[in-house]
Amino acid sequence: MATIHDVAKAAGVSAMTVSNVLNDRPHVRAETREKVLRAIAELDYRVNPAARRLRSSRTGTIGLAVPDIAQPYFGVLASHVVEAAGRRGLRVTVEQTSAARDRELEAVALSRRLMIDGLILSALGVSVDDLRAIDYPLVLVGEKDLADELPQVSMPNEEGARAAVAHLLATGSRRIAVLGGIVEDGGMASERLAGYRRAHGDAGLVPDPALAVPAERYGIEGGATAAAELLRRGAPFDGVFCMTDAVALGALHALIGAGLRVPEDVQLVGFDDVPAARYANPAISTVSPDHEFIAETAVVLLERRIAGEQLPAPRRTVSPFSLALRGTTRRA
Amino acid sequence: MATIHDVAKAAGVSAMTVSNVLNDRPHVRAETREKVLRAIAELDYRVNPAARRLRSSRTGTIGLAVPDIAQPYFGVLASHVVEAAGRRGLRVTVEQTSAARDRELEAVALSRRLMIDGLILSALGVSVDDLRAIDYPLVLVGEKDLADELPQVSMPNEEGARAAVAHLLATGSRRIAVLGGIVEDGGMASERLAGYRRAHGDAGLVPDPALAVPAERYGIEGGATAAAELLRRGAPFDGVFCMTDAVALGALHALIGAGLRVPEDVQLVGFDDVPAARYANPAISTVSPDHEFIAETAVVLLERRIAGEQLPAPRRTVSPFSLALRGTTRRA
DNA sequence: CACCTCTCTTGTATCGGTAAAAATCATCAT
DNA sequence: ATGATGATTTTTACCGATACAAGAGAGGTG
Repeated sequence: MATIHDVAKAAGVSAMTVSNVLNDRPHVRAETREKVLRAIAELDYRVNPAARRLRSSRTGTIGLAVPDIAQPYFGVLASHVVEAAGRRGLRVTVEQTSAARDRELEAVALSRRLMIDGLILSALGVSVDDLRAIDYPLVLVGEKDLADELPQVSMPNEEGARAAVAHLLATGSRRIAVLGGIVEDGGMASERLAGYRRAHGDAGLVPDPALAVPAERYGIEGGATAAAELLRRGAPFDGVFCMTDAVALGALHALIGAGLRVPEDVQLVGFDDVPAARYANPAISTVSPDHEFIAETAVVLLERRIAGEQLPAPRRTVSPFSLALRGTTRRA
Repeated sequence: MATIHDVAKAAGVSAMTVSNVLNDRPHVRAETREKVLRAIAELDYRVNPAARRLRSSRTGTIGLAVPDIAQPYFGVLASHVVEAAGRRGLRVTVEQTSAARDRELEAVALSRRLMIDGLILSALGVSVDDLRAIDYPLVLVGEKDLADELPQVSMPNEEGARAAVAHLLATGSRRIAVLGGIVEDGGMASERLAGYRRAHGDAGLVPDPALAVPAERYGIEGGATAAAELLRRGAPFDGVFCMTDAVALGALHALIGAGLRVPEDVQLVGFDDVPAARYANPAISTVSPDHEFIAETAVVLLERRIAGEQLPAPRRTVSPFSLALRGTTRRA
């Protein structure tokens, strides 16, 4: 495979000039550039990222660390990130963290040494303290609010949850369960829960704590389990707000399995708008954030940080959203 | 960040000896190894993959090229590949090809230059001819049968489809539609279709061609569209074999939306066993290949190829499978 | 015409590892 | 004691790119 020196020889210039052309540096005569480009095309030359990285940093690869790429939401996110990065000539390496703090930290630590220029981290386990010291291009997506310290693109957690629950209330539900939150310090769940509470507050209602059922994970299994637990408790309910669509999918399955009619007996809404939600039976109504916006914004922010730019406050960007009303809710 | 030379100095040996320790090469005295390891730990030294790659190839990163990681099956596959690779100290870079031949070829071509030691390719678009000349560690997964040329880990396409359709026949279906195949040269669809035909043949039946509805993609949308088309045709049917679970999810939605009862009026089976299938309503019966086996095998094969080993024939490894019988089929 | 400036181009050193060959050392047979 | 043998370690060079500093031309100026 051709090296920069082969190109230089073919074009009758020095390797450095080829490098200058490759990196769009000024002070290269148009005619020289032409010659070089022709030689590059002729030899089908590609830069060797290892060599470039060794000398200058910059590999053209970014990292994406998510809890589990098999989960629909992260698959969708990853897909958009890969595409957005691709449009900018970047490739993406995926890490899976299982939402565990140490694995998230490991991903961050490794990145510094890895062939990676920066990292997009879907942070669930780490805390602000863990990340404060990181001197490394890092952009957070979704989940926890750590935006005081680092640039972050997040979901419209509170606002979206509020809108969803408000819709349930507007269509007649009065006892609305909330499923799937591991409610803790400033996490996604607590923000969505805040939206749930605010919707109630706005309507002059106070939700029954017996209707809040946490779940280990935000996955389908967790949703099914949480719904089963809700049924077991025996507290009456006529609406369910699920922290994620995956939870909603599992919960819907469990509720229908228990003989409840959705949406006649129980309305249900999810959050995330993954493809499967649209094709559930009935189709799941959900908060639909703009996944492409999130991915695109995260990549752009990361690119700017890699370029050394200090991002101006406010550092938190919230995705726009819409309410996708489908078969698990009644018409207003 | 510490370099190999810092470690060498700290341990009082040469850089080369440190390198020998790092790479588990023979002829290093136990005592020396100790000293070096202590120095490594003390300085928290990590090899710089760029430098290693530049000199010797080997980056510790492999590529995974799939059509679209947002599709549940590929998300599951990617998740297992990332884990299997992680167990061996390898990282994974994901490419998306949209199942397009040129993007698949691009992924292969790039790999050679990328910071990647080898590539696992989920080939849909490329042909044997495209890949014949590739002199590069490459392992194929699923889909097309190209195993004459390259090592491949594939789904139990024909056998699984046969078993699934045989079950439909055994439980009373007589007019079984097949949804979602882009039937072409030796592709996955034609293998699964062969299984469908063989099940019919074994039962002394001949399937009605009017019941075969192709689909552009194997996604959820494609399944919904294909099912709609099937209904439009008006040919009676009492069973549906879907090429993938994604197709099954979409089809199930469309069929139920049209007022059919599943499984009473129509039985339905999918293929892949993605998580969402289990939690559909009713839960989708499906052919369940061993995803972990596929990922693990692909990574192991790739690792051996990277090590320079010539893999012995037979080069095609087929995943074991089971039939996951759930709510969309009747009891035998 | 000498001298300066500005643009364009090129040597040289270097990033952090590893391959290959050479050097050192301990052990042992002669 | 001498050379041979094999184990262990070091020296040297280089992978392919880029940073930096310095060189070469072209045009302008006094």
